[in-house]
Amino acid sequence: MPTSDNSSPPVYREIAEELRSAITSGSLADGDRVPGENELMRRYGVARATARQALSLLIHEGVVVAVRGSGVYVRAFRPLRRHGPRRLSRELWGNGRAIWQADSGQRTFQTDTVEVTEIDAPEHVARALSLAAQERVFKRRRRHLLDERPMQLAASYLPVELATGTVITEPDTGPGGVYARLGELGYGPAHFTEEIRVRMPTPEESEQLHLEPGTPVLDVMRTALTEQRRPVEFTEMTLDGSAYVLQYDFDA
Amino acid sequence: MPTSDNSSPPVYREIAEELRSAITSGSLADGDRVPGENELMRRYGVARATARQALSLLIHEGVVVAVRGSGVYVRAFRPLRRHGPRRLSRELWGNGRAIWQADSGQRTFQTDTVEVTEIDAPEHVARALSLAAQERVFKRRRRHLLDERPMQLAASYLPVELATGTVITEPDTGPGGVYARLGELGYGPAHFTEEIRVRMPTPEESEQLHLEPGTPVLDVMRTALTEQRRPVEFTEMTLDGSAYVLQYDFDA
DNA sequence: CAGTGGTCTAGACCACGCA
DNA sequence: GCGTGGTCTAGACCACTGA
Repeated sequence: MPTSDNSSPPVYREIAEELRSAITSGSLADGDRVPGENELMRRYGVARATARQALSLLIHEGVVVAVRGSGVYVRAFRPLRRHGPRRLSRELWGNGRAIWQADSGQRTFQTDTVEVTEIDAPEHVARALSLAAQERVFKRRRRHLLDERPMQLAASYLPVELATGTVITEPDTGPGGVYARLGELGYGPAHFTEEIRVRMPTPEESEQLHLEPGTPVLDVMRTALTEQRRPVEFTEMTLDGSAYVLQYDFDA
Repeated sequence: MPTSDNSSPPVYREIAEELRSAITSGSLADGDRVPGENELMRRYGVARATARQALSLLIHEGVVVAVRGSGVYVRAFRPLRRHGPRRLSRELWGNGRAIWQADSGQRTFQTDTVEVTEIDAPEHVARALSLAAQERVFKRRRRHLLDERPMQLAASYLPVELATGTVITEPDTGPGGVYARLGELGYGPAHFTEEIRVRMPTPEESEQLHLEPGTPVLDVMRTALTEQRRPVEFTEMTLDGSAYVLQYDFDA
């Protein structure tokens, strides 16, 4: 019985390993078809569940995608580049020093489901904006699409006393967006702090971002501060991890 | 037969959903035991494979961990904070504005498996350092531990002509590390650029970082440049995604 | 309509933990 | 030594793709 004798990996891991190295070695390229369940059953003489387990491993590692009724395919990574401090990055940019090649060319950006509400500040938002717990804030929620594909969910929060009665409470905030409007009100952001963490998505996020299994998301939390370091806006973004490379440039 | 009638989710997803909401609602707290396979079989009247599939989903989402011979438990998230431009961040720091609380207090950092070799520059390294392909570079490989726990794999690359004959080629580079030594040689880093992406780990990385299933990793690629914007060092780091929060501060 | 992946059942043996 | 999760088999029906 080939369960697993002493200290040798289980069968499904060995099958996965062979497929994985075929992919990393390049003998299977991006988009290529990978041997499916039936093929693996034949080739290795295993039950269907075992073949599926091997494929499941690769799917959860994000190296392949399964398409119902069609087959299993090698997955590509073609990210969009997101700059932190953009102004600084351009000068560094021309030298061809990028590690991951980002998609370029003309692409269409869209934003859908803009929604503005006034709510009690959640605890972490109150902390970020230096507000008392439960103080009222405006919340602006939206989803960003690139070439029709959703890649980012975002929600911004602003203290009510800054936003009330301004265009900030409207879905469309006009040229330059919220930051430009804050500037006109004398609260122009001068400093930013961003916190990044990684995790696997919730099922809701998977659905809204059309994520393949095995795709992590990035949480980016940005606080915008005035020259006097008063926090005026807080944004939490959830990014499709397979769609982004984040770039930050700074000085010693 | 409850396979899945029109447009209702499969059984294992519904089981997972119930467990997930018990966790997010707080009725199951960090470290609490989650109903295991046998319990789910009884409670929902499903086969073992179906109960396992539900748990597998949660495991791959990173919300629970399975411990062989013991049970399934709610997973905690206690990150370490990693600052990009540290100097700037300190002033922002005291205000209690952090979104995720980072572990503080005395913790022990260690580095093991330091390994220095001279190799042909891989393609992406050559690009980062503005070298011709295959030029020789020194590679410094290491693993960083926090409280005995591995959390980061790192490899740095330096052009041979900068490092040859210096302490940079030794395992221990002395106080201030490689950057201090580069400074003494007249190549002190003044600018940095970091590129970040997310992905699921390879099995080797899972093993070296002791990663639970459902834990993504962060790839951080940093290039250090002199005042004249000459690239002098390139570092690629792979971080345990469950162990880190990255922080970047910058000005408008 | 043949082939693919998705869900589900019923059963087996194993390695490990913990009391 | 019982209960836990880990691996594996054999077989069923389903939903979907694509020629």
